[in-house]
Amino acid sequence: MAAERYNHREVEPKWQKFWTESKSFEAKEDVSRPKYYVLEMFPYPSGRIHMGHVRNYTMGDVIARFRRACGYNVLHPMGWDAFGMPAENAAIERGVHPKSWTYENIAAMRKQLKSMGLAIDWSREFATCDPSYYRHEQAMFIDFMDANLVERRVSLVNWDPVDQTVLANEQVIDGKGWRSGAVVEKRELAQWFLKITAYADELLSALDGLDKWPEKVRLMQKNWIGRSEGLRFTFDLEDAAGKKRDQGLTVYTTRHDTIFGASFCAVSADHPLAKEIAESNEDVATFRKEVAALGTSEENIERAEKRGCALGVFARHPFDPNVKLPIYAANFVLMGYGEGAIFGCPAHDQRDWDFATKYNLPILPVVAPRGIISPPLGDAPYLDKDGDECVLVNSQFLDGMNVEQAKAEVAKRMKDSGRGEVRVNFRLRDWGVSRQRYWGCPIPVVHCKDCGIVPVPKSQLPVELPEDVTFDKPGNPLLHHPTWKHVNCPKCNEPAERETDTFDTFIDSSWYYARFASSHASIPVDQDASKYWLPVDQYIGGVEHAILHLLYSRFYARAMVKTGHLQIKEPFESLFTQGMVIHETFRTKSGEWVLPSDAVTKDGAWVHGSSGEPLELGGVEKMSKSKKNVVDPDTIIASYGADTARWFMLSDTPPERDIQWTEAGAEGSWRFTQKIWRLVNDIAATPSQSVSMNEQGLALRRISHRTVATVTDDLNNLRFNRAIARIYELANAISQSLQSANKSDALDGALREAGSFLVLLMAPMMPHLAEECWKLLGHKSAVVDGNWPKVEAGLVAVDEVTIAVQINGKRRDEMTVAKGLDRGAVEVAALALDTIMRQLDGKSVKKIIVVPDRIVNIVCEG
RNA sequence: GCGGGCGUGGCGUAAUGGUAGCCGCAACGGACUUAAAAUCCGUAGGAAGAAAUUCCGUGGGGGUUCGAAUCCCCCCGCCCGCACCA
Repeated sequence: MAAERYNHREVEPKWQKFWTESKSFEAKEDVSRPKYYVLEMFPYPSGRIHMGHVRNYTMGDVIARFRRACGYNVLHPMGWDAFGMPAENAAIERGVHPKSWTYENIAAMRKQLKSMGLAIDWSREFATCDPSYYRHEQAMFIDFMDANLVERRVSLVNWDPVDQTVLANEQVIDGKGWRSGAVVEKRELAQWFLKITAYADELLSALDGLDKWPEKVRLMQKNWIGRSEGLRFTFDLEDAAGKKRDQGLTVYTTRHDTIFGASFCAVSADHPLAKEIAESNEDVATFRKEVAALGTSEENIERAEKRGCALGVFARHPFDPNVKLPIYAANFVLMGYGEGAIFGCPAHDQRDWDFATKYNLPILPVVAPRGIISPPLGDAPYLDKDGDECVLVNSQFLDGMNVEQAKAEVAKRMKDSGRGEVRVNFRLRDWGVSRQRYWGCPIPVVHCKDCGIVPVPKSQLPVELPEDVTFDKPGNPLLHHPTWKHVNCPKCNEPAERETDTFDTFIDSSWYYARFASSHASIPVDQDASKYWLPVDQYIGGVEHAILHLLYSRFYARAMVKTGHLQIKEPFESLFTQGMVIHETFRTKSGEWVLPSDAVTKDGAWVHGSSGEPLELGGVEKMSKSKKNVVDPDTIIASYGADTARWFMLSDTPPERDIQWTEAGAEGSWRFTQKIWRLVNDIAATPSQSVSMNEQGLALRRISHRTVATVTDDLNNLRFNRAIARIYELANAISQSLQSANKSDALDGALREAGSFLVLLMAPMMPHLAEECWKLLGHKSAVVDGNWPKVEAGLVAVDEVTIAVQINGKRRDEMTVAKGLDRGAVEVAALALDTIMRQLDGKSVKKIIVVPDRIVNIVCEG
């Protein structure tokens, strides 16, 4: 009976080889079966997988294997988000070419992922830096141009003067370039934009249909899109002498009801009016420079005091010729939102209040609680505005109206006078996709001095990246390349220049899921394949992509539909955002981080294993190299096996929460693999296939079948931790039965069934162990080709229930009765219990609540 | 500032209106062993009690209900997202 210890080092590679050779996971379109497309967010090939990858891909793998066992035709692909700056940094710092760096990393990580035993269709693998991928990206960009989804325009960007490149906002830290440390400048550059704002309304309203997305993510997208309904209107302007200017000032507001409370106007420092006046006004010019110098970091913007500079021009109040509002350039007005100009109503807006207080501007209350004539202004603005509880005052024809009515009236009068109209505004900006980088997809256009911008003809795609580039000087290597950019215009054939910017890598990841449907097609997406496989049924990834990647992908799907490449409404039917992997950190008294493996307990305190130096706990944090609390998946897989790592990642903690890696927990998972191996060995050694059944065997069968039912339900709902708790219970029940004193043929039959179920249920989580156990139980077929166990209704049905008996809501006793026993009988039985009679002690029963099969509550006095 | 989430044994957690603490980790006692590991059996929220049993207990306070970890209101604490968006 004594089984050999389960040896994952032999077993895991053996079954991986088997799955590969039998092409177990290669997916083919098959209309006769329901399809299921499960996808985890594909990795950036940094060089090594980390525990976060292990968790992410394990979850997806469990779903893929489970759905497959349930009869679905499953697509579970893998690829590489392979363009981006780390590859260029490696080139600059270590002299390796981005291409070789990337493909070597891919090879290393592919090997690691394969060692996890993932049920992936590797035949569909691609990297976004493959010309065979990005050629289609280029072709679609040209389609997008034709469909009027692309714009080239000048915009303000973060410019790193040392590295000579544009930086994303995230790459600007405290106003300095994250790599060079140089103070970032704002520059106006011609950039390519995708018109995501054209879909702002649609992207917002369609969120309601994404009922299988986390509420949190939908909310984040909603806030990001930031729809607001307001009024855009134009003030007439006059100069200091009272002379009317030709140009008016157009502003945007959502509080047009407060127009009679206006005491000033403010424009962004970058507003055309401010620029114009700066030409003849030193103060304004200086102010503009100061605002520009403030930098772009959020921290600076947040801390900056509200400041302004009078422009010396005035706005005429649209409804009151006696009122003239001074106009300021102000640092808190954003050029990118609305019109870059506002009117200020200090009595009812915090920012306007701050500004008016500083510059001694009038504060005119115009909204007050109903019935109160003098609005309650202490040292703060009055911000209530909803409902009928507050009304307009001091506002001529608006007096007495509530806020909504006043807005409608102002909007009507503005419209009638041709001064303005109601307008919906979005916070969402168009997507700037130009990057002055080498390692990205070349933007397939040519600049011709005669023909202007000319798309590269599709027959000439892909526009491939040149390989002979150098990284010895700052800036874009494509720009410095001696010949690459010099081409003839595709239209007039005269000398012209290629676009040297490349795409934002978020474009690459915005449609990769669709490419997986037909990875090798000669067009971006094969129609039959995409109609069969798309949308993705289950998408899994980190919540850090809640906005950018997921919003871009939703937009891209719509753009691809418009250009005839796709026929779906949304790319990801169901979204799951998993938590991070966290780990304890340790540090010395001087604050240096120490590897957890170097920390040992001595006399109840943590000390450094070799030096003996005392250590303090630094808190449980996301695994990061800087805090030295990373655990290398290779090490774990080598010592415990992939199954153990997978099992641990799913145990105990709900998948959406952060999971703490602990050595003890990993050992616990490892012990469980050994326990299963022992149990299955013992079961395999039982002789009988008997169908006879005794009481004990029946009890075990009930447990087996109920476990199948609950685990199935849990896996359908991604409740891996609960499924695992139930599998532990089944294993414990098997263990009990095996040690039972009165073992019999009858019990052996139930044991064999329980063992088979145990193996099949844990197979999605621990696939290698499952195959080995399955074979040991004498099965000829592989688990991967088999079916999910079926429950027998009769064994899952309950005929007796234990119900609690309460007195006044407190549990006093319990009793076991036949399922479905009627109320009257339950009442009688409950009142007859010794404990209950004693507790009631002659008190009069007021009423009895009976919840069938659950609980009896006897309500009595006292 | 605005929006969202969370708070349960020593720890991760389960129970989403119906017996609070399933399952796991750590711990303790015992068996086996020359010994250790592994394994197996057992104990385990707090308090009182020899025990039966009783009382208390899901961050704090209040409410709804026959019954609340769960629903509602207020407060405290922690976490996340957005942030001068007019």
